[in-house]
Amino acid sequence: MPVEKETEEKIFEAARTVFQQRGFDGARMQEIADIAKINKSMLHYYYRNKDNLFFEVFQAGVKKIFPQVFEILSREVSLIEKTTLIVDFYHSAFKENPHLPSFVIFEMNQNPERFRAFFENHSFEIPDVFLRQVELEIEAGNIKPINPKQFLMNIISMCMMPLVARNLVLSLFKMDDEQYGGFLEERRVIIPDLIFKGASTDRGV
Amino acid sequence: MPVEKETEEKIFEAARTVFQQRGFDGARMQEIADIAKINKSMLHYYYRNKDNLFFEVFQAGVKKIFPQVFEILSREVSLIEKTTLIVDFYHSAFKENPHLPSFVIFEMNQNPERFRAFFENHSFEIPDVFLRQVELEIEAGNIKPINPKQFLMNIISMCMMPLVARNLVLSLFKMDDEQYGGFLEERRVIIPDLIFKGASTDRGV
DNA sequence: AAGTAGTTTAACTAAATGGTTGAATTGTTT
DNA sequence: AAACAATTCAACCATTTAGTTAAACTACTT
Repeated sequence: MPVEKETEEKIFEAARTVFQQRGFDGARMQEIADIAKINKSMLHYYYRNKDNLFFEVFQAGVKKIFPQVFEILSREVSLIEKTTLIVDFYHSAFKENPHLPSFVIFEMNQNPERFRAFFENHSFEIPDVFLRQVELEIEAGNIKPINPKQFLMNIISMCMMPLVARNLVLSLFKMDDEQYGGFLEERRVIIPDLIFKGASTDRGV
Repeated sequence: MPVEKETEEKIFEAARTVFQQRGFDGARMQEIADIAKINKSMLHYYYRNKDNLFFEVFQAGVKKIFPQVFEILSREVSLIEKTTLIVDFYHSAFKENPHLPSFVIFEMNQNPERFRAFFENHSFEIPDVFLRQVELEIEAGNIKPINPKQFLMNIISMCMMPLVARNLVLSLFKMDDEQYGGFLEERRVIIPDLIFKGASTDRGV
């Protein structure tokens, strides 16, 4: 048997699962070790301590999302196409990592100072080309005047909220997993539609 | 000195603060006692154990929000008025309890089974009158066909997401507290506007 | 095959944490 | 003021948990 070079990776994967599901405080080093099927000491051998291991997981989570969203925002396509692309991205990205969004949000609220620096270092900047694009569309009279950040916030809110609040939605709307899946699927059409056309017909409300 | 009848209440208030800020796993009974300025044993005297105390706090948090939202949804006013009322309610309710929304969401994702029963017992039902109202407005041709639950989800998403993800918004948009406050304020107009009229002018995008 | 560096393990430690106990104190009733 | 119940407290306990250590094992180099 060769020394499975994957040990470090097995640890990381297990840590990702446990941290995202339980949060920093709820995560147990022993559970991570058990899931990775290695001795607990290996965690410290490879990652020194819990803080460190957590931060690797957190960092990887953030890096999996933001750069891709920003890349989409930077493309040379119309606003409405970008909206659709982002909606699709969110819905597929979090299908694989259902706990990721609430994990990031909760941990950031928990310990804001800790991540302020991280975000500044990595300069996750909203692409300038997107901000200007919104302004151009406004000037051209294609969309109503709006702060581009609000425009983006609207899209992200509509996408993320049902994912972040998954169990709240299940309880309130009395859905099972299948109905929830269908509910999300419906939103891939609803969201771009609302963002660009609103709920009203020309007769008004 | 009389026996401050408030002891139980002081404990509850301290527990609310600590649990909402740190979550169940991050909360320390000793910290709650310190903030309440009482002996740690009092926590157990009045609330038996951590689980119990937590549940009281969680329950109170949920009961502070949902009944009021449902009450608004049940009123005999137009859909657009309801929307504005809900937006206003969310923005003022969470100004006082900034951690409440992410607290409830995180804990529900953490331990879904635990709260499933609670939600079923308390029958937080989306008012029928609201669901029918949406359908009536659709039939009358005032709003475009939409699943009423999606309609509600849209409003709640637009309201809650910026509140839940407060520190993410601060980091990504590089805002200070004041700018964030202004950003939220702007949304009180933007949200009903988007829900009912969308971003497009009649020239389209 | 001997030596060496990297890897893995079981056993251990120190600190923290939720919870308990029994005595002391306070307030109320008679 | 004596008796009694409710409340408060300091000291304590059992368990859990992150982290350490030193020995054992593996694979590679010479």
